Amino acid sequence: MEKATKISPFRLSSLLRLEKNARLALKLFRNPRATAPATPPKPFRYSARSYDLIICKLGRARMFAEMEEVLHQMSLETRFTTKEALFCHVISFYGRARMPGPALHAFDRIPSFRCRRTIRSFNSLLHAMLNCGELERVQSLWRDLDEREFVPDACTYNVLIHAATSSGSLGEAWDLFDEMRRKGIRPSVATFGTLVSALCANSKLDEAFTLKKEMLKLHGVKPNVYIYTSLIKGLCNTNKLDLALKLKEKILLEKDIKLDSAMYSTLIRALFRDGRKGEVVRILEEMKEKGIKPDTVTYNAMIAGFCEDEKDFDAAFEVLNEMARNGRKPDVVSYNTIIAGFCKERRWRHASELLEDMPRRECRPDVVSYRTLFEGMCDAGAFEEAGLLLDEMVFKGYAPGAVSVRKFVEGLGGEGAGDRAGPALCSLAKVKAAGVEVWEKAVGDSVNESELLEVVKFMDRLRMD
DNA sequence: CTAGGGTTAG
Repeated sequence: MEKATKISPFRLSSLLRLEKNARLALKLFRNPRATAPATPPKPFRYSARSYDLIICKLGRARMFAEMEEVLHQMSLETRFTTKEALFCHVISFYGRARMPGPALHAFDRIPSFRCRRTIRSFNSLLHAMLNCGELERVQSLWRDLDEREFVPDACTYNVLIHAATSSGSLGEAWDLFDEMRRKGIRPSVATFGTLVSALCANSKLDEAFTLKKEMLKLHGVKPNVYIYTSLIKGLCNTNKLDLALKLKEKILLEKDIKLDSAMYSTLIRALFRDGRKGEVVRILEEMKEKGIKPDTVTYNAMIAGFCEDEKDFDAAFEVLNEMARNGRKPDVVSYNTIIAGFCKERRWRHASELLEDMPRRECRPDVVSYRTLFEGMCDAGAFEEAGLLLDEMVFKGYAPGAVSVRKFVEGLGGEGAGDRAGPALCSLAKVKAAGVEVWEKAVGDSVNESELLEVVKFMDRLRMD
């Protein structure tokens, strides 16, 4: 009987690998002996591999409390030491979830697992801060870096260059590029990817194409599909869709470059924008011929096309169905796109319905979902509903965008919205969504005395921040 | 998934 229920550490690893659902995987991990809780325990000897698997599963599922618990359990293990790579993952998970504090904390604790930190985990941390939008943090980490402890590598510079471009400073990016070469660190294809992408995003197509040539001639680095996708997007955004399509044809002839769904997603979005929906079918066929499956982003590009350009919401919903048929789960972008489309057409009730339906569709609305609908309601003059939505989003910890806050406050100032304005302003204050000027304009006669006091208190706090 | 591309919002 015992042999039927006993699971070896090795077997646990394979089971964990197969279990897609993080919650179930955790259950499995915590109770590896399938039955007989009565048979007591010598402690189960978890393998390092099992820890890797469960921690990464939990991190991907953003079950951070559980992930930390398992990390702690692992720290008590003496039979093996943890690889730095696992901490790199953990730091990235926090970065992707925009949790800079925990990311830093994870980095700080690596030595307590008897694991030596290298430039790799430092790079992970740097990148996590970039993902969190903490650009000044990226700067300070870089400034305070002790190069005797961590020797910067190409990856370090790639993150720094990315940070520079995303703060809009191409000049700084080039300085870093020069600096790394002075130090004898060879730029990688990722370095050029970042630079080409930034040039394209700034409509500097000529420079982008020049750099593409130089990377091979001067630096011996071959352009890959990432580089080409940036270039194609750059062409699309400067009204050169036909050139973009030609470039795609040229790449098809290149032996060692494999096109992928990202490149096709770019083209599909651009075709819709140019009113060339008819050609999308051909593109989809081409993908099929090449064995490239549309992914969620590809479908989202079509949804955006149908909503923004074609105003064909039935078709957009049909794409959702198509995704279901092909086993691609619509994500928050899929829904946000439709919500935005409805709002642009002033059909905020439809947008609202969809947002309410998202949980049933197993997708949690995010800050963009709420901001989009909130602004849509304000634009349509539906301030009462906007106020209700505001309460809900504040409750969830989401702040509306600055522009819609202004619209909202101005809208409330209109015909005798007195009773609604006060509570709504308090909500805004709670998430500090409005600047001081907005308050001073807004706090007229529409707020009663106790509410005024509340708002003034919040204003003081705003001033101090 | 230590670094680069593609879809939404601002």
